[in-house]
Amino acid sequence: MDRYDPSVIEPKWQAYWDERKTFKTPETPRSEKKAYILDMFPYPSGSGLHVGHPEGYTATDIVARYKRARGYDVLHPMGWDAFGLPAEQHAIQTGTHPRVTTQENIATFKRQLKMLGFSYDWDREIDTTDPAYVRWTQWIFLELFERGLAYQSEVPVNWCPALGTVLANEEIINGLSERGGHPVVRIPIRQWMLRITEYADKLLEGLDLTEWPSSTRTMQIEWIGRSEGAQVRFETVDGGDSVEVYTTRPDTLLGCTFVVLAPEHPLVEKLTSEAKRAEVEAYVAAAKAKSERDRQASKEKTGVFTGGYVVNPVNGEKIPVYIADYVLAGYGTGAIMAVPAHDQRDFEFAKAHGLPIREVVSKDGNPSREPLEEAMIEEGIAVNSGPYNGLKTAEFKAKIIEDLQTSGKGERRVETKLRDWVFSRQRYWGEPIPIYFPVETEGDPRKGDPYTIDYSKPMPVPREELPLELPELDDFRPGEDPEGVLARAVEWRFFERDGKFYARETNTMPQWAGSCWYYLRFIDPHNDKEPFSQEAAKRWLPVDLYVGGAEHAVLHLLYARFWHKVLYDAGIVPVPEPFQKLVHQGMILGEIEYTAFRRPSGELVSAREVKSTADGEIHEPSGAPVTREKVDSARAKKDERGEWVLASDPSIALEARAHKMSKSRGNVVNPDEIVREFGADAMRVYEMFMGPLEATKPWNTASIGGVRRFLDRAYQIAKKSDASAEASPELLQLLHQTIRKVTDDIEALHFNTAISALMVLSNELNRLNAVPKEAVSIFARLLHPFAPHLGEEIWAMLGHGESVQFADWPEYDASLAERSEVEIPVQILGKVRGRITIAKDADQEQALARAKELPQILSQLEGKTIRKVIYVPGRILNLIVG
RNA sequence: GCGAGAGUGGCGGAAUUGGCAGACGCGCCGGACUUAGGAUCCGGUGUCUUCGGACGUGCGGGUUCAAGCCCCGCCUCUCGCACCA
Repeated sequence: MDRYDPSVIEPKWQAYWDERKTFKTPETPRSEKKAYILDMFPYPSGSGLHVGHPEGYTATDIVARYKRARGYDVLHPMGWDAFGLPAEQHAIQTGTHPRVTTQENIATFKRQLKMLGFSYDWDREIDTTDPAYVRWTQWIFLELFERGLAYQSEVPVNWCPALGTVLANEEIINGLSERGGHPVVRIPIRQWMLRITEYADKLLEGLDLTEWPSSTRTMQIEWIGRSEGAQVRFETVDGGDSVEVYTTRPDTLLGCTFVVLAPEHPLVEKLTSEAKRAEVEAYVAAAKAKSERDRQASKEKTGVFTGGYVVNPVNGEKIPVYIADYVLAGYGTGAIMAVPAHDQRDFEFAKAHGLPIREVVSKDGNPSREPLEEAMIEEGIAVNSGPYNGLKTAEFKAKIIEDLQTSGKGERRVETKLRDWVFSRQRYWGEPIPIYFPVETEGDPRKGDPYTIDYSKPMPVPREELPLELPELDDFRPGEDPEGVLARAVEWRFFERDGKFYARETNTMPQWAGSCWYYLRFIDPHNDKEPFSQEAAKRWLPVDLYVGGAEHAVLHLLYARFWHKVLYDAGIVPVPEPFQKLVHQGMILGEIEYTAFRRPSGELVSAREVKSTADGEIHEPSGAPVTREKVDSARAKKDERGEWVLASDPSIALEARAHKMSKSRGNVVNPDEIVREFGADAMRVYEMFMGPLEATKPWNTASIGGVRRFLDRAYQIAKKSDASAEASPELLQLLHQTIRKVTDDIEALHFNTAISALMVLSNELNRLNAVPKEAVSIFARLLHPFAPHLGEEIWAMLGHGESVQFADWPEYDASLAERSEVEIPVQILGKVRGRITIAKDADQEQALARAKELPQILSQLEGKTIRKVIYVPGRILNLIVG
């Protein structure tokens, strides 16, 4: 072959790898060193791979190939997170079974991944919808159930009867479903819950054991939202009931001037006086009608007085009770003690409703002279607090909790924002929850006879009966029954045993379930005795490198850690944390776009004058709406202020930015087309060359040409390989510097600079008419993790019979990589005036002597004296003159 | 509003962490080879310049012999959170 032709060599090597099983995970340990390198497995959507997928996959593939070359036992698997709504929606619309759609989509994804030459061990492929996998997902659910971590609860959900489904808050607009505009009601539905809150502390502490991005750690910490405080009882004035409040500032108890209940609080009705009843009921009804979102949208402190009073447990003071929707029913106890002097929200409410503000903490221990203008939320020293005066906040907290506990009026309490996990879906395409219930019936419920299911007695499906498979259905539409789609499969749902009828759970698991433990199945994917063996777990866990999108920073990563910790406590996994090092690849945006704005009158307006409002974008001075218009980059230029403007009319500023890829914007890049035009290696190298892995970066198809030219050159270099040619000292040095740079950069996941080092080397090698074979050999081995097909091809051209994957990673010789002589700049007063070439470890005198040989330095020194010499060997010589 | 990250040529980005700003690539300009070029190869390319040099890493200050990097104060963008008591 004369020219580099990826369309020929890429399929050739892919077939070679497949046949030889080049990337098969070693069954028995061959090495002391192991590396479990994992991608977040994809949901195989109908639209196939987009260019964002291969970014992370290429990064892990480079590391996997590099680690194998370094003698590690590498586990690098891939699979499919294949349950999920889109396939079910498709089934509802077309009648095609979700399994069929899913299998087709998987085939497409797999073809595309193979096309890119990733070194997965395909023998370990996982499909979460495979009954052999579902079996163990259900098995783990039973593990949770038996540990009391899975329970049923009536949870208020957004139920849309017309769609027959539960909607997320985001899917509701003004009380109507986003799709279709159907009414949505909040009704309690029986749901399976997982007690993740019980693991809140362990989930927090475990973060310290991992090497994760600090942003992700912070997000998890905030999501869990742990706070320490006290639960305090305020008895009603008649003593019949008490309002429990949660506070993180029990030290401000004496500054409490009112108590506020959430509108949904169970005591609202009891506390409301007759005189206030109508007003309160109206407020409660209005609050209920608003969606969660709308309620949180307004920060205005609305609320009404109930007419009821409670008693301050410390000083016996009578305190009015309000209801307000700034108090959330779902957090703490759904009731607060309001301390307007030291809580901004309470302060605003007090101001709005004319309630007293009593200062009980101050910076210096003296009450303020002026009324507070805003809440003083910081800690300080107690004032106006009787016997507690003078205590520092922390001391006060400890003391008062002790006192409350003694008097039986309160106790210490830890609260989290994290809620228990609603684990059931009223859907078809998910894992059936392996639980059944007793049924009361006179006849046979399968024949339509009346029945009652006793949901209070859940029973686990025996493990030997797993997997509990989904029934075959023709109609996947959600029905009116909130028990879910499966409730219609009566033959599946009901069964008779020992003369009694039982009903299976008809809820299915959420999509998260399969992804909660897939990394555990990969270590032993064909085991039919247990989810995975203990030996495999000891050998491979934890995952050493986990790469995936930041959109999973909280939910997937928190849920998977939760399951992992349960299994750890059960003694089933040997390490406390599943993912040792985590990296999020950045998003790849579409190509940069220049946009002009046009008024309806036809004239263009400057982007500076365009503001986006709720009703769209408008031209601010005139208030007229504007439309966007794409401008070719050739018609745009940058003006003196550094602003992008229309070349033909610089008064018209343009918007210049890259947008997220989306179908509607029409800027989606298809990997198939890129591979067809430039080759898989070029696509891989380009994606790694774009910039740092973690950065968000715009796509630019033109730039792939540069990468392709680099690969072309690499091929030409290989053709010039000459066993009799010898490397010059300069080349030898460059070779060893490149080995060092590429090795260090791969370890640090700095692929963009590793590639640039390879380009520098290739530029040098390409200058030669005969390239020393040893240089080509090193080059091929350094290149192959990035461009594996070409790496193999060049390796074969050098006469090797085995895959380059089995070749040793080149080692660099530090003494060869270092220069003995370096060129350093000579500065006068911090400005570069010349350069000298000098021994790396030359002393100051030598350096100064050499500098004085330079005419441009001498002329600068004329008539001046050197006051100070700063010399950093190998770096700089700076002369301070005066 | 709060939190995190970022801002460097026309563009993507480098810069051993305080030591030559702009590696590498795209684009652009010029040249070679060509019937041809959206192919290939070679050279140039931060801005201004009186060709000595001056200026230059979002803006304004500061520390230092020396600042893209450290400190103080702002601006802009991206992401996350958003009444959590």
